[in-house]
Amino acid sequence: MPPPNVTGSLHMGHALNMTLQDILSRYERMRGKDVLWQPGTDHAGIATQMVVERLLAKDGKTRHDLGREGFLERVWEWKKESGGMITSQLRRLGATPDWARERFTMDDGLNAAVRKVFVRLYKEKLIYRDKRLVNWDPKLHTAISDLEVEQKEVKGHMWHLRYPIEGDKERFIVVATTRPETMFGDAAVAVHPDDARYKDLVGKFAILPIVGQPIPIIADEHADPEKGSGAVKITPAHDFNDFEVGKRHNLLKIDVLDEDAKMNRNAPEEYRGLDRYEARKKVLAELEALELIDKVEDHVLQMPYGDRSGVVIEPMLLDQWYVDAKTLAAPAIKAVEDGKTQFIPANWTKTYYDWMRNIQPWCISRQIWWGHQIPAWFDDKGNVFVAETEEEAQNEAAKIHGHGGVKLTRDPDVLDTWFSSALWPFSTLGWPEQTDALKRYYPAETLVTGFDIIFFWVARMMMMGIHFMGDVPFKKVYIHALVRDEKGQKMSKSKGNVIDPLVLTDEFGADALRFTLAAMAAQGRDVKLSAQRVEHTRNFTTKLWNAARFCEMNGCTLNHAFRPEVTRNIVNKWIISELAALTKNVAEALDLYRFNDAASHLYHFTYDLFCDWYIEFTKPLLNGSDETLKTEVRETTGWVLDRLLQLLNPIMPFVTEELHAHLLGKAETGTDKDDWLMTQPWPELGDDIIDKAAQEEMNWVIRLISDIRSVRADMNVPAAAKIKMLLKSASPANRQRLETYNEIICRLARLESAVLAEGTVQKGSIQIVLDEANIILPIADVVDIEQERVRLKKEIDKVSQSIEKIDKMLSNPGFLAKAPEEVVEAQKETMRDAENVRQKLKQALKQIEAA
RNA sequence: GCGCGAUUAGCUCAUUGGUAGAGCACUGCUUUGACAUAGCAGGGGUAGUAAGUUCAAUUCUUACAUCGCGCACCA
Repeated sequence: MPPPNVTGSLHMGHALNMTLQDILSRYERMRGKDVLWQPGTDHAGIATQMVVERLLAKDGKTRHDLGREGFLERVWEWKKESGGMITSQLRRLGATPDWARERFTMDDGLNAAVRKVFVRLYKEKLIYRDKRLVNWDPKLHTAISDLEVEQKEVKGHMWHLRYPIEGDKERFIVVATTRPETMFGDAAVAVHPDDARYKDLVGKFAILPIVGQPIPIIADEHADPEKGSGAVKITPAHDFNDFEVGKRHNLLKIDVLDEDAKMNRNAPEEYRGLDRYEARKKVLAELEALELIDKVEDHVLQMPYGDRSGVVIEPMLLDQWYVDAKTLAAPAIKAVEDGKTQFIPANWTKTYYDWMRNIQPWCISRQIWWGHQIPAWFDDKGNVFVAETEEEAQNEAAKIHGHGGVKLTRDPDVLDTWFSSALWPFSTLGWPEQTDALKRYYPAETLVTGFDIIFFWVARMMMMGIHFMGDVPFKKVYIHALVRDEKGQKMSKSKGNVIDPLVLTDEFGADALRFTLAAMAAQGRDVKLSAQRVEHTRNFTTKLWNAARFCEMNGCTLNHAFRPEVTRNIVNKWIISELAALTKNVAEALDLYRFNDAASHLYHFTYDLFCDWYIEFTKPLLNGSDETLKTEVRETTGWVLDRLLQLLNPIMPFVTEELHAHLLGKAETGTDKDDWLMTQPWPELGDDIIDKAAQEEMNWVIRLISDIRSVRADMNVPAAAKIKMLLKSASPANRQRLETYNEIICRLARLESAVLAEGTVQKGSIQIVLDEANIILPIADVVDIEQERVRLKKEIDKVSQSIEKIDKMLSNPGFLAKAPEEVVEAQKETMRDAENVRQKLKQALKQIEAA
């Protein structure tokens, strides 16, 4: 289970994610597998800290009022009260993870795993401390990783500023910038080495306006002659590109902003303490007064925003801890290349590769309090000692200092939450202890998650899992889509189009929501959900409920001794065959993570085969006098319904469990686990139970009834009118069938009688062609003959069209020569049948016209 | 700019190198004793455009168009 945020409440994305996992878990348990579905939550460092700080703010307090210790106590208190919300919501959905094994990323064991991993990676030089530009969140006062920064398009301006040239009062170099307030941190002006406009200026100095500081004009490929003015100011301490330029030219890195993104002491005195945007206004006003603004253009630019704070992120030059992600990524890439871990659908593999191959050092330190505090201690000389405990750090320090009792200060920062989440596949199983669980359940079979956290989580679990366990954390990663609203819009609070899964559950039942989500979870497509869809699925559960009630009323209970293979009646053999096919289809679909296919097979069987045909077929049998047959029908019905409930159970656990109890003759689900559907083994129905002859026989009956119904409707025969039907030139098998199923046919086609007939067709009869036979409905008195003429002509047209098509194909020598024989043969047969049908239809038309 | 996906019935989406399917919606009929949250029947598609491969293309290839998403760049 991708551990949801401890601060979170269940949204539709969780509902989809958890439903799919629960379906798989329940299905695999039924198949006798030893299933571990690991539940838990992560501690969501920044989010949780924000939640608790907001609570404190209500009392007019800040975390600093409480101190670190006090604040953490307060967070734990909050966790105890409110941290279980999402897991209790999951229970309402019917999720069945191993609740007894529930973990939290701040648990003691997981804490130990984090310390161990940190120390080991540090010793392996895969974690290091570095002063680089980081994404600084000026609101939350912490560094964040690249992934936590969202680029948003913003309308801004491009200011063209004139920097005077030293020693030449007449000349200026125009630099274009979107951030004039960072000019106090400028270390150079760069132009492209080949840019003729500026060639003579390279090596000279520009005078930084307002402060009068000379800065070098340098040649660097970074400057694009096409962009802006072709000359660009270089601010190494506040821009990622400029930082690289600065490194190449050994420029000063002057930072001008403090942790609140206010101007610091490197800015001129009158600017100090001004917010970055106020400073911008002041700089521009001053430059305007100095006539140093060449021009201002409107400009659309991408601005970095913190995904939690929503404020503009500031690149800042700071000491932070980093993971050497590039080194760890190499084997994680290879594992996927080698197929040890497989993405489903496979196209996500490319996304994974792209990111992993271009991976940047991962900044893991966060300047907050809630989280795993970094196990690193500093002495007052700036030495750092990384160890799992302070005692060990002391020992390390003693070695350097030559004596014990060195005064050490622990790094106050905590680790990125995803650092601990990355260990989830093994830390939850007890690592670093070599537990039985670890041996039994690592690596996991399947991870089910959304594509939006491939980078955040999947990639990092792969890196850590391979590094510490020597094997991938999971063999398959099933990536599901996003849940959107019915118009395809992403659900968001600000748009107000959020559908709450729990509201839907209350209204239509968890089963309906689960089935809907499964039915819509087609691979590679987003789920467009509406309450209406869930309502329709609720209708489906009602249908199932009513069908089961009918069965119950007719004494169709579940007999455990029932043996499907010894049924004698063809109707029963037929539904058993169809059930066997369904079982196979559902299993195949779930094996391939094709939840929508599984759902649609179940839907089709329930409505069309079981309710509309089988139950209707057996009504006359149950009302008949053949007691042996009645018993067989009752037992078959009870058994088929129960198997159907079982196949539905992983998707719709609640209603199926209850109906199963009814089949056992109980009013409700009892406490005896052996009675529970969810503990029954997945039905094993081999191909040998599929009776092709029975299927063919019942299909003929179905087609016969459907054809008659269709013509009745076409010809406006009143629904209540019982008519006669004659079957002409039928094969011996079909003559027999007409007799065997006479009652069923009469009942379902609303016939007065259905008998065999030969010889001349009565004048004014309606004729239907069914394979080799003619169905004759002598109803001249009820229908308009002209209407029948039109109907027959339409039928003939239809057949002729397809004959023409096939004829074209068959007269193509290339087709006959190159197409596989069976395809040619199949076409020829279709042709023969179609011509046969057309012949009979033409004859029928002739008879009508003669009449 | 790079990459991914989509484009099929009014809507939401399946599908297959061999005459295109479902659900919903729609239309007509039916309150028959499990169910009107239902049943029966029906209409509705040149599968985004263009070219190519093939005996055969909705399916494979290429280009284009439109829409969506991700990544990168942006002085």
